Amino acid sequence: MQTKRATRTLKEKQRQEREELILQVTEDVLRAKGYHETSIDEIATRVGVAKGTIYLHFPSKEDLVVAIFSRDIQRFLQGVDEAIALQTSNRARLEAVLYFLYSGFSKRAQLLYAMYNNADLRKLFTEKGSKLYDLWEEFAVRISMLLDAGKVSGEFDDTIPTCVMQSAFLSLLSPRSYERVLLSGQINAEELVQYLAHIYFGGIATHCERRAIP
Amino acid sequence: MQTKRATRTLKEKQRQEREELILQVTEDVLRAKGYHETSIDEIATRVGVAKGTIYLHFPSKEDLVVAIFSRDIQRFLQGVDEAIALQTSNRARLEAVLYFLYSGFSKRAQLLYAMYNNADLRKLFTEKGSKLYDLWEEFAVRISMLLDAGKVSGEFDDTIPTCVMQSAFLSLLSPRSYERVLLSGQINAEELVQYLAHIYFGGIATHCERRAIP
Amino acid sequence: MQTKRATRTLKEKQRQEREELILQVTEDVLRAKGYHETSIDEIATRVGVAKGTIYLHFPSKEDLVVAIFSRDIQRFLQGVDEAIALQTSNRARLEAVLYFLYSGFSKRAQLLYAMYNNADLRKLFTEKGSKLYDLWEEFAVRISMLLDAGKVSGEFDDTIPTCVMQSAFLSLLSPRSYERVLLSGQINAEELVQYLAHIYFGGIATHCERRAIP
Amino acid sequence: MQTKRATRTLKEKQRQEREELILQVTEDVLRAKGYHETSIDEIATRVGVAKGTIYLHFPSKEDLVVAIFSRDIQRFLQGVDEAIALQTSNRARLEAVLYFLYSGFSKRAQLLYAMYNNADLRKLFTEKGSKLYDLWEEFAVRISMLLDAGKVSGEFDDTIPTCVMQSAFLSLLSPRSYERVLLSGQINAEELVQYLAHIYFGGIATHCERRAIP
DNA sequence: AATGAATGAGAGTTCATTCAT
DNA sequence: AATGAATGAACTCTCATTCAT
Repeated sequence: MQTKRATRTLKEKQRQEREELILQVTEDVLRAKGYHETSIDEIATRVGVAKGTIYLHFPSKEDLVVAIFSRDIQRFLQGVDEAIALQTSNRARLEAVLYFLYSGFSKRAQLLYAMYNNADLRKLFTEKGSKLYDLWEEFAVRISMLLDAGKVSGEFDDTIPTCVMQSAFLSLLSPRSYERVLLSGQINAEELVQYLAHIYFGGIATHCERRAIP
Repeated sequence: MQTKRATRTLKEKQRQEREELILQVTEDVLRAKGYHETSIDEIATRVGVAKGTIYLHFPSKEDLVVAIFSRDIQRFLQGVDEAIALQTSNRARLEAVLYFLYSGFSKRAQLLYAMYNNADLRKLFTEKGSKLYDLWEEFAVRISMLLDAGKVSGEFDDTIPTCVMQSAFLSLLSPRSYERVLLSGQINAEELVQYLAHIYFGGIATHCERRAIP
Repeated sequence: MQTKRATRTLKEKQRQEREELILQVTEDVLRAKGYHETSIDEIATRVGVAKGTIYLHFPSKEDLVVAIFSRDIQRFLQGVDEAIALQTSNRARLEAVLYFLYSGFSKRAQLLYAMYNNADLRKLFTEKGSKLYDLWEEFAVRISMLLDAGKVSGEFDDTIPTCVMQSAFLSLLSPRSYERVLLSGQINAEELVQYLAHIYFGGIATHCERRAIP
Repeated sequence: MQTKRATRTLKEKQRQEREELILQVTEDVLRAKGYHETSIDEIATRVGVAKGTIYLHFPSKEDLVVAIFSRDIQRFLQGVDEAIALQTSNRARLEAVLYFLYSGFSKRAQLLYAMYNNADLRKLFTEKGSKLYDLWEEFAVRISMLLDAGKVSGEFDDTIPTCVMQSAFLSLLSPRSYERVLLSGQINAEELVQYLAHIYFGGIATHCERRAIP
């Protein structure tokens, strides 16, 4: 009995490891090639399993992609929450979000943005009731709340509608635009974040002095 | 003779009208569905012609899409140039670019961004020597030059690298993020632009006072 | 009235000239590219008329090709008849046929053979009742008759079935095989014919002792 | 383990059988209809599989056809070599080649010739570096060598250029011309070969006085 | 009579998905 | 559970033919 349960647990573990590997590989290929240029065949080959095996884990290509984004957004949310928790001011919290995104998470965020902006896949994100829609919304609400809190505390300019501030903030996150900058090597992620924060907060802060850029 | 010439002119006109219609319809479908979900069959049906007719105007699906983007970027560049010419300060010029984009051009720009960010199609834009690459580059350079000029004139903060300022500006243009804001109806394009400019320039201006938001 | 008739005649003449030009051009393209790689579009362009005009002369691509072959075989037959008429012995007559083929007619014959051997087009030649079938048959019969006459006159070996001799003769005509030889430049058409006749008649002539056919 | 290996072997065997079937069917359809009139759809239907299955075995229609020809030429070469090895005189060797071709190989050779003479497909054979070009060349060289050897040994007339003799020999092989003869039923393959050899060698053998070539 | 834009059937090819092993 | 051969719908693109002008 115990052996059986142990076996089951072992198998379950192996199963999860494989699933994780599939997600990982798919993410890489997706980032490199985009959704339609990525074939199940290639994923299977790279993972080292047969095509059919992919379908034992995910009922369709679309589901596989949703699983990746879902996982990524969740991780992102968690990271964001942790980053926020360590800060006291709302500005610092938003800066922490920026920083979290660009340091280490940028690869995933880049994929996320690429797919989010890809009309082919927009339905995945915008169909109400879809898991991704809800998760994304949750993240957007977090930002809104920080902005509103900042307005109340006097940190942010309350003459600007929160929704605009939110959109501008989300725009700044879009890593595609900064790809070239980072790839050029003239600047690293940490510096980039500081500059972006500088630009963003210099604008929305009610007073003028800013943190010095080292 | 005159009849013949007139006929030729008429036919040519009809031809151009149809070509315009194809471009228009494709643009719409592309925006709604993305590149891979858009089939030549659907375009033809929507335009009201046979599949083969599309190929009388464009040698391939890719060429059709490039034609759309090429036209759009060119129009955009032209509009941007006109908008710039009317202004005297570099800040006003960049604001004019923003305004031009959001007032009436947003639909096309949205498509442009969606495709530009789509990994599947990146090659269209990033293959050196491609028409689109050059046009896009031209636009990016315009922005850089305005920023540099503004630094020289003392309008903009010269402690921030131009490339970052450029990327942040281009990010702000990304209309996808503002789609929701505009669609919500709480705010119109003109107001949106003013707020965005406010955010952007509040950050990069060397001094602190800003234009009041009405 | 007379003017009208004259006009009609002139037009008719122009029409025939154009038809001749279409045939000529098609023949060239056909030889260079083969049937399926030749498009009506290309023919029209080369002739310098619109696609539709081709169809005023020939009801279909197939009919156009049949017209070419039909004309060629008829000319060939005529040339063969003339060549035969000048000779007295049956051997000399067959040699004259060979010679006629290779000197000046080889281009057309080459096309003819290429098409005849092309399975895609075989139906054109082998459908009983088709014009081409009949014409081809007529030519084959001419050869047979010369061979039979030669057997009767003692010129040719009557232990070999005429049909085999006929096939072997037709094989020798196949210009495709000799293309390389002629193109190599080591040998010209006239010499080639003499060698081929040498080979062919050396074999079928009665004056030569050979292995007995069991 | 053994089961697994056995399974693999079984599957491999089935795979090869199917591939063989595809080749066989395609060969038949090709002979009957020619390259362009043969569609993958028809092949698939005749084989009794879906269209996609064909592409599991051959990456393109052209590759499929090349595979057929390649296989056929290789088998042909092998058969020719075996036939040659059993003979002592060069004449006997060439006769053996003829015989080998007409007894049982004629169907394939017929296809080969039909395709070889088809301008549409000439590129398959004549593109330098193509597998088919090399194989075909190998065969042609075999014949040349036998002819040259025969000249040296005194069997063949050395006043006739080898290249002409080679072309004439290859012409004789062209089974299209003899199709009618064989199909008429008056004569069988074996007899036909003997007659053809009779014709061919009667001409090139030295023991026979002939007209001098000027 | 001449045009050439329009047609649409049909081609080769791809790939997400299924299912017998 | 894992496989990968098989499927077939859907795709892009071609071109002989038609017909309004």
